Amino acid sequence: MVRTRFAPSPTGYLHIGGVRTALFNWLLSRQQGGQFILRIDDTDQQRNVEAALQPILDGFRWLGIDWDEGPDVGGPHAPYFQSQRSERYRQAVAQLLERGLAYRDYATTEELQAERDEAEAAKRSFVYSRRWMAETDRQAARFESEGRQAVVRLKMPREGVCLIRDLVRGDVSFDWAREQDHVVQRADGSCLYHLASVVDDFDFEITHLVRAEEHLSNTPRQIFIAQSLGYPLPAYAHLPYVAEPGSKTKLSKRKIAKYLKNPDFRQLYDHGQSIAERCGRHVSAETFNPVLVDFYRDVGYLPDAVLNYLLLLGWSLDDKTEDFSREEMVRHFTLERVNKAPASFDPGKLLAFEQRHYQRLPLKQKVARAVPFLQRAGLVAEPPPCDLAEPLGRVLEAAGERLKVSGDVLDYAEFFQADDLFPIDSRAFDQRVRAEGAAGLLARFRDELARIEPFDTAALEAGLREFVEREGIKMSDLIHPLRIALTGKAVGFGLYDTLAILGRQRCVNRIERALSMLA
RNA sequence: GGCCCCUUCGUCUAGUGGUCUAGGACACCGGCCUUUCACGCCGGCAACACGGGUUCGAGUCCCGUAGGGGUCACCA
Repeated sequence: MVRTRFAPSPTGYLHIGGVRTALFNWLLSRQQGGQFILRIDDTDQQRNVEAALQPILDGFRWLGIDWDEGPDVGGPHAPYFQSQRSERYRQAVAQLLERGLAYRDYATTEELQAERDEAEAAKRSFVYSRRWMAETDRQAARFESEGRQAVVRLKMPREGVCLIRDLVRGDVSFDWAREQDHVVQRADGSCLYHLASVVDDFDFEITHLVRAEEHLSNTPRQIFIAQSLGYPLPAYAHLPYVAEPGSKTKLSKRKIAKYLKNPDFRQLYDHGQSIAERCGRHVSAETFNPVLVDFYRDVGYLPDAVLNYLLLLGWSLDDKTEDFSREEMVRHFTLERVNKAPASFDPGKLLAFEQRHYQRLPLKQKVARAVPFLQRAGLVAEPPPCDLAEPLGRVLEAAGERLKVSGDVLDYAEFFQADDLFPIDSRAFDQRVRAEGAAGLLARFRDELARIEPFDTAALEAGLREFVEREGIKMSDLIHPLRIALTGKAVGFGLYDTLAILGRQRCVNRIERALSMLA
């Protein structure tokens, strides 16, 4: 049975790189018919774990990455919070001590630093002298009588090599001699992450450790702990980073200001921000950040599109397959095809995936997903009126390929606003509606509208063409001012659709409003 | 700096010694379509980091160099 895990630290947000790591773990477990466990790494005892964890769980739920054991769902190995497992870690440390594979160390920070400095001055790598190591109670008592306090350190091997058979990177070896006697327990009895992590992975029966590359160099000490405790080793797979756009440096949520200088990233951000702002949110790059998954949820991205994009960041099936449904991802995923080199985050490509996935959505779902955005923007009441679905569906259908994310429906807000209230682009108005002869055309076309029957796209097109011919004008002479009168904008979807969706009376109202603005 | 990892178009990637004058996708550029904006279609630009080997033959194997990245806590 394959059991994988993702172990977030409750920081209050879900990083896009973390999502990819979780995704790969999740895919591996799902495809092997195994289990995926969520464990919370809160050994530093943050005060408000609850609140800091919620956004992370929400993020996973939104993405549809479900866990078989962990917070909220429980499981046979509960608790899944490290802060609640300290007793277990202490036992493990005691065991290590008993076996002579760890020792109590009474050195002060200053003394240790002095040794480090000395090593550096002599240009050799630092190896602790173990001068304040206590292996017997007598030694310990002596140090304690000096008022010293003990931490517990690993008694790491000082010769030989540690071989890691990594499923992604192949064999990687480290000299044991370069490893430090890492601390596993503080003077106050609390235990450190690496110890806790190894104990938990054993207790939770984790078989495959799929994690970010940053943990590769931590692996020897974890192997030492596991072996010292007599645990079987899990299989390791170290994933390359998700890097910054156009660079190979690890993507970081804090460097958002820098990323905003990248035009593609900027565009992704601005697009999202304009949607969020129309939803009445005051956003800043601090809280509304494309490095974090909330961003995509709030803007109306499809979770499957985000996952599909992330899947291909460091993994591929072959030389052409790009689109994967959730089921296909599960079916085809293999660690063997994970890339070794870091992949940089490409905002443009993410949007392209989103667009493809969105376009495949049945109209009904597009409608359902658009409603909350209209509500947040104050364009539609809550609960939505029952006669909303039909016109909304027509708008979305007419907008067609112009929509990429659900929040884009707000680009067509004017359809949901009152005829005398929707905003009008003054520049476009001046250019087109104030143009020579435009007013007369609009007035005559308004009258023409009364004669068109039925008031649908086909009849409107025929009627408009006939009108244009009768007037002896070019199509564009009418279409441009008309579009601005009807929508307030110079760009939009097909004009016949626009007329049909608004309906006769609203078209007349809008044209009259435009004409009155000329006075 | 030590240790470890990585290196094919701007970006994501295919490529496991000959079928590679290196394929696909996104982006970009041009054209077509067209009532605007998109979409769509057609076309184009563009990469094996460098140097040595091994081999009849190297993007593919080996060594070195350079560059990039990660990590070196009583953080997780």
